Amino acid sequence: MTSKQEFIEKLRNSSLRPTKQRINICEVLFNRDKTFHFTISDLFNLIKDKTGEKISLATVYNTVHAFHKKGYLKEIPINSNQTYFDTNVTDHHHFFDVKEEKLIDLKNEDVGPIEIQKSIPGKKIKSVEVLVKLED
Amino acid sequence: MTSKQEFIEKLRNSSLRPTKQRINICEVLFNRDKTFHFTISDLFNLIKDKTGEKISLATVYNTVHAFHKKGYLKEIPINSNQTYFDTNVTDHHHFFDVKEEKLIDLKNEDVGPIEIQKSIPGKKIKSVEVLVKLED
DNA sequence: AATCTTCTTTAGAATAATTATAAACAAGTA
DNA sequence: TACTTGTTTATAATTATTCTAAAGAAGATT
Repeated sequence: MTSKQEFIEKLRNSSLRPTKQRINICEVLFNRDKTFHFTISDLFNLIKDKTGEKISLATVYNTVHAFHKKGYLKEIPINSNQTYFDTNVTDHHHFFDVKEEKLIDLKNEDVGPIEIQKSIPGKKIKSVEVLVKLED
Repeated sequence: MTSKQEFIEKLRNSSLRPTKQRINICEVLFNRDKTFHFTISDLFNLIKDKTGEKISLATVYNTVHAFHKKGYLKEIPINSNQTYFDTNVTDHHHFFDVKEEKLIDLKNEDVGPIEIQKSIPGKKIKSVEVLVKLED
């Protein structure tokens, strides 16, 4: 459980002004035990439910993008009509249950080491992500 | 080089009527040496250039979806504003050059074996795909 | 505290990818 | 040929996301 005060400091340290909206979003996103997968629209609705106050959709987009840029959120590479984000920014992989459109975490130790034996001149590897699609 | 006649048979065997548009799309997509990564909009423009005739955008969508459903095209899981497809439907992985928004094939032997040490009851693995993001 | 600058929020408009619609048309079949 | 069914088409509708510009809030300066 992170206190409001701690979020304020974290925001300041990232040169993001600690506005009421950003603090609320922090509380909804980061005061959790388990990792959280969400779309912007999930988050938008959740904020209304949890805090009783509505934050403009544009602000939700702005904030999620800001947090993503600062490395507090990770974008999950799946094809869906909406973009999924993850509060777990450590290196890890995903199951995607195609039928139920549901994401499930794979701990890094659930996946053996991945060796990439090819390289592209002038480019370096930024991330290696595995998506395991599941069917019935 | 596959002949028009062969495409017609393949379409019939998939219970897709061999229309002029579908045959043209087959020729643009599948008469290639190398694997081909594309978005709908890429394909739409390419058809105009290669065949001189314009196929309605809706038809391009319909056809790509039909081919995908039949297993002749693979959808590549990356987050982009557009959906990418691949004519190589075998198991393989991708580099994605984030800056240039370009996909590069990784042969299966370029990536070491991937062990998944977790399973979800009632579900089986449909595919395992690795996306390696590249930066400068 | 008052002022000033800069950043942020906001509603709504704009954009862009994709899907839906329904009429015209072409393919397969009897 | 006539009939049925599947396909194409232009266009409208939908949906996710980004842009815009004005109002508001935060931080710094006096």
